[in-house]
Amino acid sequence: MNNFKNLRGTVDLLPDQLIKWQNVEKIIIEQLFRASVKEIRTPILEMTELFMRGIGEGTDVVSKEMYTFLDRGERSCTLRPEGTASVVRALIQNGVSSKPSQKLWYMGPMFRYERPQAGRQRQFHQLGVEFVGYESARSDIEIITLAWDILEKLGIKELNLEINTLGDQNDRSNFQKAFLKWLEVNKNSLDLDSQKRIDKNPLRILDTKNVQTKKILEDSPKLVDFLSEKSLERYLTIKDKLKLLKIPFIENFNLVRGLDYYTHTAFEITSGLLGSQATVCGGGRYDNLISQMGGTETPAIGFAIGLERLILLSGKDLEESRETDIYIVNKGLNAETMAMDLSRKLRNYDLKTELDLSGASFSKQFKKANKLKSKSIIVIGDDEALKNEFIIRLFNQENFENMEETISVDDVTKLDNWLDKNLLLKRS
RNA sequence: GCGGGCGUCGCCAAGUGGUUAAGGCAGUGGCUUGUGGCGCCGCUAUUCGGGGGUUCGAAUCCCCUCGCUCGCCCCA
Repeated sequence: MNNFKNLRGTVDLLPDQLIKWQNVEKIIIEQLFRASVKEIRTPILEMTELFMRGIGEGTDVVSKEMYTFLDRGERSCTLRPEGTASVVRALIQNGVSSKPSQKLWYMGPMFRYERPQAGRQRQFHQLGVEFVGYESARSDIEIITLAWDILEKLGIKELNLEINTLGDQNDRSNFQKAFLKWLEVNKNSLDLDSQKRIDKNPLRILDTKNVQTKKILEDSPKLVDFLSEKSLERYLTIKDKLKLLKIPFIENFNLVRGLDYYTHTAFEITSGLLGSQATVCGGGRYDNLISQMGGTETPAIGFAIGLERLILLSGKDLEESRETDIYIVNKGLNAETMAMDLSRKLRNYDLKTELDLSGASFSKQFKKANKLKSKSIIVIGDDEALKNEFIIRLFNQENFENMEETISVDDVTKLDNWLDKNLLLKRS
């Protein structure tokens, strides 16, 4: 077998699977539209520097997971590992300060070079939403509820919302000092991975999965205790409002998330049904990112939903495709021309039609129509073509002796009536 | 990058040293050239992910390699 194969960690989505994808995407996009969130599309490819600066060089994503290569002009390019940096770049480039606040969404492929496993691929898809220019605690709540409602609209159950606050830069550096002191003292009790992180990214030690380290961390300084009054108040408001809106959440002081740009609110939505990669949605506030990247000081908050994981969680009801309404059986030279003509006309209706192109025997074409569970068929042979008419027949599975009718090609009214009576009306 | 499990047809599989590699689904041709569910009869892997070795004999045993998969790390 030396046939070509797809690259590791990439997948082909075949027609049957795409039915579910399309249904899920449709529900999401409609929901975003109703919330007046507008779409933005940015290139999949960006200069490497954008992600190094935006996401942070110390992060795992940047230090070991990027698809980076030199183009023919020797420029270092990277396939985007996430969407926020690109959106921010696009906004700065197009003059964010001159525009009012905006609510944006994007959807598309992202790339991270990791070992694939359940719910993780090298090319995967994200839906992202970014509220740019919004500073109030209410925008945090709005973002969280938006994510929550999308998941609910898709009928996904058994979700856990976890929230935390990382404070502002000042809060965080105060905490970090205290935390580092504590880490020095307790260094030897930590697991090896965590020890390595002390220099590289101490905050991340907080969300270790190592059971022992977790236990020891219970006695470590807590970030909440280092929050300024303003930061704390903001955090309390968010918790209160979530309660009022009846969105269940758990506080997780160890939730720090892997990207450097977060401030204040950080949140994650997980599902126990996903295996070890449990996060469906992750997000948070990034008030400093835009200015860090050269824009004017602009607060912002956003989240990203992993579409593959979303698809795994979505119900079977979204997998069903619409049935064929009319299958057009045709054979013979004149008949074939007439069938093509008729099939084009039928596309002016809200119908799903299929024109048989096989030229096979009538018997075969009927079998095909039956296999497709077509609701009705049109039959055109040379006999009909000669008289400029066609036979249309209901074709459901239970009733075998279906009524059929002969209609002249020019008799639009009669066709309309038949479709109304037998197909169009039935659906509503 | 590191562990565990697994690779027999498009899919699901039986076979665990004896040479014609079961079976089912799907596909396809026919019974039935203009008429559909069911049924019946054909066809569909010179080969068991690939390479090497052991043996009279290998899908079956050994070595290497590739791939898939689950987990660690981290994330969506």
